[in-house]
Amino acid sequence: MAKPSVLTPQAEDFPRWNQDVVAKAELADNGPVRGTMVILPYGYALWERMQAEVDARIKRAGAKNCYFPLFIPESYFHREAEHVEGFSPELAVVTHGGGKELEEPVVVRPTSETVIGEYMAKWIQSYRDLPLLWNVWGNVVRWELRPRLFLRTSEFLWQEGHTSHATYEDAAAYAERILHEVYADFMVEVLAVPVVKGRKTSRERFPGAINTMTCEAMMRDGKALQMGTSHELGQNFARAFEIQYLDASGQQQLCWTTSWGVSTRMVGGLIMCHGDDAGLRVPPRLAPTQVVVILVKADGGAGTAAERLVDELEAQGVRAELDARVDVSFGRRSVDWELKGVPIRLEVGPRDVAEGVVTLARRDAGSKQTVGLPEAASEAARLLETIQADMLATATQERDARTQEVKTVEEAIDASSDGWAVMPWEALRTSDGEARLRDQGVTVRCLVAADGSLPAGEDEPDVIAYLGRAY
RNA sequence: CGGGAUGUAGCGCAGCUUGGCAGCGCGCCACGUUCGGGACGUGGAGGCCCCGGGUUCAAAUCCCGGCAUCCCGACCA
Repeated sequence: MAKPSVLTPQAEDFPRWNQDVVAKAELADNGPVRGTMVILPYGYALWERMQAEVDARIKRAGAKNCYFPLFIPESYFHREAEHVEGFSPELAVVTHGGGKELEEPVVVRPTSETVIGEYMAKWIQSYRDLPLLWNVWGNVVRWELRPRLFLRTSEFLWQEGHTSHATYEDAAAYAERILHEVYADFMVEVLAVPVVKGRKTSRERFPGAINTMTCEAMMRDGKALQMGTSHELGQNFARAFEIQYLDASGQQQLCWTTSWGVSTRMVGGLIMCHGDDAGLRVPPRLAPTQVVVILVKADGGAGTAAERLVDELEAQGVRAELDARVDVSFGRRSVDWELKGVPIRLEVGPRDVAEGVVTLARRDAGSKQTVGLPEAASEAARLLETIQADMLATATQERDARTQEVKTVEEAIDASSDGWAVMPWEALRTSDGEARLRDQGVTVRCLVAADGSLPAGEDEPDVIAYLGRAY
């Protein structure tokens, strides 16, 4: 069904993520066109949960969902110089339509700043229309040189937010709010993936932005993954698309815009942050199925006990599922759910029912315990929160253990072999340090102020650079 | 575009050096015995050996020419 590379972009890093794990976990396959992907039902269920959680946070931040076209006239891209330069190499361009060559080619959107800018200009008249907070769920295409399933596919699904504001301060504050309250909150609280929030260096910045902020996560092999970004676009796009408003004193003003997005890349991040040799480990708040009740045998009233248990779990708000496939061997079914990373398995058989107990297995710790049948549902519900916290704590510990403070470029390269290095940005910025790191495949993941906040600029004193190898 | 490798059953691969019936593991189908952690036995289905040409009595195998894919680099959510 799928190749091993699906879940293990670097097979040697996760040696036992074999064909079996991939095929049965049913996550994704390589698509029919180079670099595209087919997302299979279980992988899509994970994405749907991500969408639901991210969308709720976006709405809490005040943005409204809308939709814009997949096709963008090529000329739109030429209105913002840096943007066209940044995206031209990876555009998919449609030259024919309806059997005829088009007068003007259209590109398949790699991101929608340009079309949305066009519409914002039409919609915004007055300062009373601001801020304008829009979000689009859709797909985009970037013809990458080296695609990698989930992490860098030619087509991917994502959410892109686009906002217009009256002032620089308002735009900057909103972009930062998205980073904290939508992205980092979701990643830490739901995905149980610890992230470093920082500022990108100018060379890593989004084409056309004046500032790019990022959430960087560490995968289990020590490499970094950019999980989501939020950009201040300044007035670059407002100028290019004439997004203006009349202020309270009757003066025409240019808007300040932002854009921000997270994608199906997060599915890859989830896998590579939490997956182990036995398959996926899905944190409870994300898990499409939080508890699976496995009916071992239908004898001795176990069938009705299992059904009742599922009802009790659902009554407590737990996403529960019954596995009553008694014609399939128990071991096989256990492994199936283990591969899928379902946080808790409750095993119910005649033996348990006779003793008034069930066996509870935790996927995260691999442990098993016996709990009384009457309190099994509430115990499982309580444990879900424990597991959520434990997974975050474990991931945080592993990341911190692989993060070293260093003083020299040599030490940074050494530390980056299996983790991150942290060192003063000043030392790199004022020397050829960054170039020497890049020669060794090590990049500046992000910049963070000494107190952990986001630096207002690259040349601020005491800024710390996070360095590492990245996917 | 530079460097390296690979195309053989649904998936993973052996066979190629030294030409001679198309193979193995997993998966799939049937029957039986099993069933509390990936069961076992017996039988079965499944092939454009990447494509085109050449050499030969005979080509998965040798030769020539294409195409595709993967890995390492440059680009990147």
